[in-house]
Parts: sequence; structure tokens; C-alpha cells
Amino acid sequence: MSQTLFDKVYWIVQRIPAGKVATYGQIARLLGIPRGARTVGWALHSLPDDMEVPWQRVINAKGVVSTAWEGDESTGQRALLEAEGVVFDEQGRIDLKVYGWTGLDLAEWQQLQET
DNA sequence: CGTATGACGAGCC
DNA sequence: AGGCTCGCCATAC
Repeated sequence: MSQTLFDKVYWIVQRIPAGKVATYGQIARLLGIPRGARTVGWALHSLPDDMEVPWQRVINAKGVVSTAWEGDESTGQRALLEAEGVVFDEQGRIDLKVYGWTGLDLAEWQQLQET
């Protein structure tokens, strides 16, 4: 079945460990489109509700949560991340040096190439 | 098939 | 340092 770019994005995001965060640009590079950060963002934008994807672990390069989605204090993206151990600074940003995802391990990377 | 759009990014002012 | 503009890539219409 022809995996769409979206499916790959979801596949990768689902492999980001709890307590870690990745940037759109980082995921785009994994997909082979170094300048396609926007496309990744769009993929998550149109994420089906019935799909379990920790999209909250995907943020922009500034270490800030883009989705002003904030709906609720207990369900907001920030609350979800803090519950996983991610710490925000006074400016509401995440230190990517500490919580940044290092990437897929070798086995996962190879599996991605096959899809 | 051309134009518009979007959870971004890097560069310039 | 902070804010604005242009560039990129894959879908939607």
C-alpha cells in the first residue's frame, strides 16, 4: 500500500519517547525533505481524531508550542508535556538541548526506509 | 493544471 | 533581541 507522507509522519511521531520532543524540521529531514517542515506541520494538522499520535511532542525549532490550541489547562499541549516530565522555562519554551529527541535508532531508521 | 494554504525555518532589518 | 518576510514542500480546490 502506498504509504502517504502523512502516514510516515505519524509513524515517526509515534516513536518519539515520552518526555522527549522533536521539531517539525527534524521530522521533515527524516522523511528526506529538509525544507518541508511546513508539510509535517500540516500532516499533524489534519491528524485524524481516532488515531493515537503523541503530536504534543512535536514543536517548532524555537522550542515553543505552536498550537495555541490551549483549550483546557488539563488537556492543553503544555499540560500533556509537563505530565511527561518536560519542563518549560519562564518564557514557555522547552530546552531542546535537554528534552530534544535524538532521533530514531538504527532499526527504526531502516524500517522507515522500507515503507 | 494553476493558485492558495499551512501545527515551519532561516535570514534580514 | 525581537519581529517581519521570503522560501520550501506536499495537499486542497
